[in-house]
Order: sequence, then structure tokens, then C-alpha cells
Amino acid sequence: MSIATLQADTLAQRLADSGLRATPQRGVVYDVLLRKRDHPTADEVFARVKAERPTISLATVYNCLETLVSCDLVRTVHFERGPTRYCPNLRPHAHFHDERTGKTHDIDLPPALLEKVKSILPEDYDAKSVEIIFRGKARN
Amino acid sequence: MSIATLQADTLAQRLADSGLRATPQRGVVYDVLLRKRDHPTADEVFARVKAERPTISLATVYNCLETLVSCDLVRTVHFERGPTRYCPNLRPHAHFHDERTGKTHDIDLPPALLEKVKSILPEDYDAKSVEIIFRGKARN
DNA sequence: CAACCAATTGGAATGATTCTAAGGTGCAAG
DNA sequence: CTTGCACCTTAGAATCATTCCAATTGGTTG
Repeated sequence: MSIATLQADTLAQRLADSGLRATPQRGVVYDVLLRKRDHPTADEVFARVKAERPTISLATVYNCLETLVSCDLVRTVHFERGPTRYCPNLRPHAHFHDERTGKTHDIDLPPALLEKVKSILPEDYDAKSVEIIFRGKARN
Repeated sequence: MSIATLQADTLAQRLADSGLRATPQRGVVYDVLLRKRDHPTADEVFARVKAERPTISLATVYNCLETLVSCDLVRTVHFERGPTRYCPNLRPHAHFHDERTGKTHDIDLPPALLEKVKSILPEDYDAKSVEIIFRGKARN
């Protein structure tokens, strides 16, 4: 059973909540993101999806990714000068970008710290999201 | 006296430290960044610089910005799907991106908090830099 | 002065993303 | 049902930001 099947109701649910349809393309794109959580680019997602659905177009992959983001099932990450990367991890987390390997790791963000970080904002600033990106090297 | 003049020695110093020349183009680009700290894009910097140095090319602006970044006099900020933006604020700070106005504000980052944030990293992760981006609306 | 390396320039090339127009799909009302 | 319509997908063109390239200019050093 594919991972997406386990999550299919979640996906269908979220899409329905936004008045959108649960199309096969959206299902496969989401499944691909869940299966290999290495923060792929749209092109990489396209390549993976194509393996099991050869007729899909790049434009559709962009559309599906955008849809998933708008449903809060996926978030985007941006490293300098690079293409957008996609992350299906819904828990609050930071990203560590390893300069040596080019890989990105999710770092769990304790709720208390998240609050503390938000507290540096002046009264009249209302943050809807916080993104924390580390850059450096991971030893080993 | 231009702002750059005040900082000219800083700039020349930093460039020299990296074995680079203090060219007029670099001076003007840096001056423009210091004068209006609104996180401009390369195109915006180009437009501003052109006003006082009409013969400069866009490629040179990109080159100068890259040089300033490599000297640690300027840092880059990235918001989703947008062009790179440049920031001459050297103090540790986060960025708040106002969705309503599209403007970006610097938020001072207390050193203690910065440490606390870094402390969520596992032992073997060595972060060279941390970037914190808030997104939301500023009331008023 | 000569030689050399650094820096600038304009234009071409690249890469990522968005746009557009045309065709397909599925639900809903009659 | 079956027709209409809004949603989706698709291919390819267009756009935007950035980088590359090759030629020229400029400054420094021997």
C-alpha cells in the first residue's frame, strides 16, 4: 500500500476543505513528497512523478505543489539563489542546510522556543509564520 | 558628505583584507545600500546607482553586490519566489516581511536568544549562520 | 614603460517559474 | 441521462532573475 493511501483521506479532506478536487496528479505528487523527504525541487518531483505517471507535465507538477502549499500540507523552503524546495513535514521545525553535502535536515522546534522567538517582535507585528534556516557543516 | 565617505575606510579596509580593489562602482553600490535600507533587489540597486553613474552595467551591480557579500558587509535575504534582496545591517537581526505592504523590517536579535536558537541543533551540527524570517501583517 | 591581473561592460545564455490557450473531466441541475 | 460549467491538466511560449562570456579598460608592479 502506498504511503499516499494511508494519507489519502487527509489529502482528500484538506482539498475538499478548500473546495478543490482530489485528482490523481495531486495524489501522486503528494505521495512522492511523503516517500522521500529530501526537500526536492519541482524538477526533482517532476522526475519522480514521471516514473509512475509518464504523461504528467511540469506545469501540472508546479500547479499541484502550489495547491498542496495552499492547503497547508506542504511548505516551501528557500536557500540562496536556488530553486524552491518542498517539505511535507507539518510539525514546527527549522532547516539545517549542510554546505558540504548540499542536503537539508529538519530540526524539531520546541514550542516554547518558537514562542520565545516570536516574542522579539514589537506589539504591533503579527507573525503568521516563522522560518528558521541554519547554514553550516554537519560533522561526521 | 556622502554616507559612503563616512564608511569609505570601512569598505576600503574590508576590500583590502580580501585582496580586492576599492573601485568607484563598489563604493557607489555600497553607498546606495547604506542610504536607503529597504532591502532592495539588484534591479532596484541598479536603478539607484544609475542615477549618479549612468554608465554602470547591471552585470557590474551584480558583481559588486556579490563582492560586498563576500566581504561580510552585506547580507542577502530571500523571500519566497522573489529576487534576492540586499541588506547592509551587520548586527544580528531577523526579518519581518509584511504581506500587506510588501516591506521588510529588521528586528534586532538579542544574543542570548540567538544562542538559545542555535542550541536546538544536535551536537554534530555546526551552524555558521542563522536566518530568521517572519511573515505576517503589521498592525496600524 | 611593459606586462599582468583585476574589474567592468554589453549581450548572450541559462534556469526557474509563470502564463496562455486549448482540450479533458466530473459533478450537478434540469 | 445529458448538458453545462467550473475545475484541471497540458504543452509550449513568455518572463524574470541571474550567470556566463569575451572583449576592453584600468591600475600596480617590476
